[in-house]
Amino acid sequence: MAKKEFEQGITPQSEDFSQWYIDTILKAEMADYSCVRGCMNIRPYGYALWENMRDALDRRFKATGHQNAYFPLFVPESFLQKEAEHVEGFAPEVPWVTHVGNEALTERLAIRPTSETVICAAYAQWVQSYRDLPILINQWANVVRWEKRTRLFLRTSEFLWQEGHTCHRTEEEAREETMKMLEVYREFCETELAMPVVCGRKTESEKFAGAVDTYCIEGMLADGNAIQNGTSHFLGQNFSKAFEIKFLDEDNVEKYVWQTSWGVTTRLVGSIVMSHGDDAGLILPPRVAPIQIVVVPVYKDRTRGQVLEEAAKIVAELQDAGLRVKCDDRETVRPGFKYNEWELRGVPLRIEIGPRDIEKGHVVAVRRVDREKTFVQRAELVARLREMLATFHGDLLGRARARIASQTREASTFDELADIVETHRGFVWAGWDGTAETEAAVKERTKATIRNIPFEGSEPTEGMKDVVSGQPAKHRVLFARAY
RNA sequence: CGGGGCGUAGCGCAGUUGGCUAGCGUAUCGGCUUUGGGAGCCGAGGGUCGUCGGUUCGAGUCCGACCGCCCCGACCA
Repeated sequence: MAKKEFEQGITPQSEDFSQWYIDTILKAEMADYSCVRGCMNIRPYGYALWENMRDALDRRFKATGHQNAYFPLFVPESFLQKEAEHVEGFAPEVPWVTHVGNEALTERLAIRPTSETVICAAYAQWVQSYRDLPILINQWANVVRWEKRTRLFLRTSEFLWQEGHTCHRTEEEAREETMKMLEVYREFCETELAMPVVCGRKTESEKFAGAVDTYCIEGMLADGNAIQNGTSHFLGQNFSKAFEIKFLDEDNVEKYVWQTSWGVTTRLVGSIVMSHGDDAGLILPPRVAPIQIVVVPVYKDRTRGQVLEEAAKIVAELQDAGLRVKCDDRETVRPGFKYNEWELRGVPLRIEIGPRDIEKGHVVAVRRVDREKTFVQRAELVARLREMLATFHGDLLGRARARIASQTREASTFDELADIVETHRGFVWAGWDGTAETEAAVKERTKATIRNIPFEGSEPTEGMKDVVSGQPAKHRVLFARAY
């Protein structure tokens, strides 16, 4: 256990980033460890953040023509085995239900690690004609993947996610869908979470078990490590052939559908924490923050009534304007304590209101990101705070972008790659001949993997060589250590 | 699952070569004074020392097994 800087405090990032992450999540009351091994309790504050993220995504799914549905938690063993690569990929982490009461089941049931198989079994029944296509469905659900080593939000045995599963008439349409949803994720991460990402294709060894192609959005955290923030898979006809999802096309020929699946998880919460937070705790992106503005009244006995009254008016005004605001009128703690607590919990803006402010007709607004104080006239309160929240979002995004820019380097030799990963972390561009041998060699020596083959910048430069083999590079790719 | 560390009040910790009634800080509760960056004083409550077993006149302390958590590896969103 790392030492705490002071009692009640959290470990500084520079001392131990992992411990900082754990301290922050526990103290901000986003989540804590469950009594159930490998699982966590998502506490109201953390869940409120997830709900806001979920709603923002759900709006985007609906806007792109998708509908929500729900499929069973249990997957009969025979379903799971229909797609060979798929079973093999998930087998080690699947828990099984074998008994009901004392009676053994005739067929054991997997607890879903993902729902491709159960959903495909349903789709096989639903699809007859090209007129039934496309099927554009999303599911919000929990899934279970038994992990050896867990970490709050980033890796727990059970987690929450969203999985989209679509069927299309043509390969082209399915490929378009795969890209469309990847773009939805990218835009969501930037617009709602202030997290810039690098879009690209996964290598053969990193792709989803059962997919033809896997694409991902890759983010970078404050410690320079990479994190996969979302994936979108082109499944081709792998599952439709295994599950007999066939339709009669316009030309009276029976064909297999083309499929996609795509998902993001509660891991994104961890990603937000490690992307924006600092030594004082969380910093939440305003668009999804459960509380965007906290109002702290400051008064003496004599002025208490007046100040509380004014604070209540401010809260009402901001609420009417659709802002998520909370008034911290607790009598048991003093203002300084409240400042620290709400900073720990990452609330983007704090309003301080005291007798002097009331006299002058303004409030004090303080930004979580740099503690900068501004006087805001009461008359322009709503407009100015809206503006400040927007600026705040922009600042977070800008900061994260600057980090990616400064933490992205280029290596032309294996030694250089290893050295950069060791001393700086971050993303490292390097030439790759397309072989799994190179990936394995790099991972062995540096613990870094190919995060993706980015859509932009992956054309090898003139005469570029693979960093390991020295063979001509097929792609210019991004290596990094990842969570 | 391998290597290391830790488990004592809600939280953070101390507890000497085994020895008296298990302590400190903080939080909690009551009272008074306070309130623009983690308030002060006075008083009170709170513990099967992770669990089970063993050694001993006597175990928080020694031994064994198990459980849990954290860190490092292998596997993964």
